[in-house]
Amino acid sequence: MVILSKLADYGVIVATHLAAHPERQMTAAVLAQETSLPRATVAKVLKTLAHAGIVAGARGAAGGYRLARDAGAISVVQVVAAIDGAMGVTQCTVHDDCKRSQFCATRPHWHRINIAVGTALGAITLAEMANPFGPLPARPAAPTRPTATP
Amino acid sequence: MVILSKLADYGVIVATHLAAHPERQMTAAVLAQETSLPRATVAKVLKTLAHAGIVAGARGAAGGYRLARDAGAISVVQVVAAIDGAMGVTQCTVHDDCKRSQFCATRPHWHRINIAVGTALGAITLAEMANPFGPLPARPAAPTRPTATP
DNA sequence: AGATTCAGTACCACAGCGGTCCTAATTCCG
DNA sequence: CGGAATTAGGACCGCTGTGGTACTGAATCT
Repeated sequence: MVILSKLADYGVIVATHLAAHPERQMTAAVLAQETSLPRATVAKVLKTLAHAGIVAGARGAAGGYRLARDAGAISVVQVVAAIDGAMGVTQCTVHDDCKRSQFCATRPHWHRINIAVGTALGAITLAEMANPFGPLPARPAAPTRPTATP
Repeated sequence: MVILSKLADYGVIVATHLAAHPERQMTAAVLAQETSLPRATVAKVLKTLAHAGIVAGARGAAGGYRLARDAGAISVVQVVAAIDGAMGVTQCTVHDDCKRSQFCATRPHWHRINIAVGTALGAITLAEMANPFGPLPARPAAPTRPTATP
């Protein structure tokens, strides 16, 4: 069971890359290359994120994408929800069309778990995602530059 | 985005129902009726759970299913994992076949979230699921018996 | 022996994901 | 002013896997 869809995963990667370079306005092609992800799909994800107000797109010759808000003001769960839709552990926590909901003993417990998961995803922002320091112990400057291989 | 699949949801409901009546050995048909879930699908889920050692099935005329272990010794995450497979937030946390894993900045953060979700699901046992008291405030005996409508 | 029930497998319809491509709008630069 | 570059917004499509059903065989009790 994988919680995030591939598209949502891509979305977080791309958004994080944008957060890491706040002042660059990057085109979809450049963004795809620097993250070594399929180009067309990155474009699709960016359109979805733009629709949700996470990123802002500028058209024209020198156009590109940038974060619509400050990286510290965008939580991961917002990016994920923009692509995969509202999050919930079970079907009934998202759209309640279950006849069992009246007498379902498991429901209140799912609610608790739901909050726990939502909190875990909502607590971390793109700014924290962008730099790997903080959650990790001391890590000296990595000597191996990865030289993106698409 | 719904985290649990329908099958896994059914599995937890059925396992919880078994936990609520520890000494009854219930057939798949009875179990399906009392949970008001589709009969054939319940049978399928029970077989999967039996394969994983969560429930034990007894064949023959007076056969049926019961929990293989004590309800307090089975966590929800085990039931879910038996049906949906090992849990992980992203693809790379489950089966690591991503070329980006070497230089992926988001990876360590996913690991943290992964643990948080796993803890939330692993902390609660079937015994806790079976009785709705504990997480809820005082609730007097519910007067409305639901008279299962399949 | 016969009825009952689990075990295993095979099968199918359908939704939705992942991915591609094409055609407008929009903006910069020569 | 015209052309190049780039996003916006669709339509489109293959495919995997989920959800659900049905059938056959094995085990167990009466």
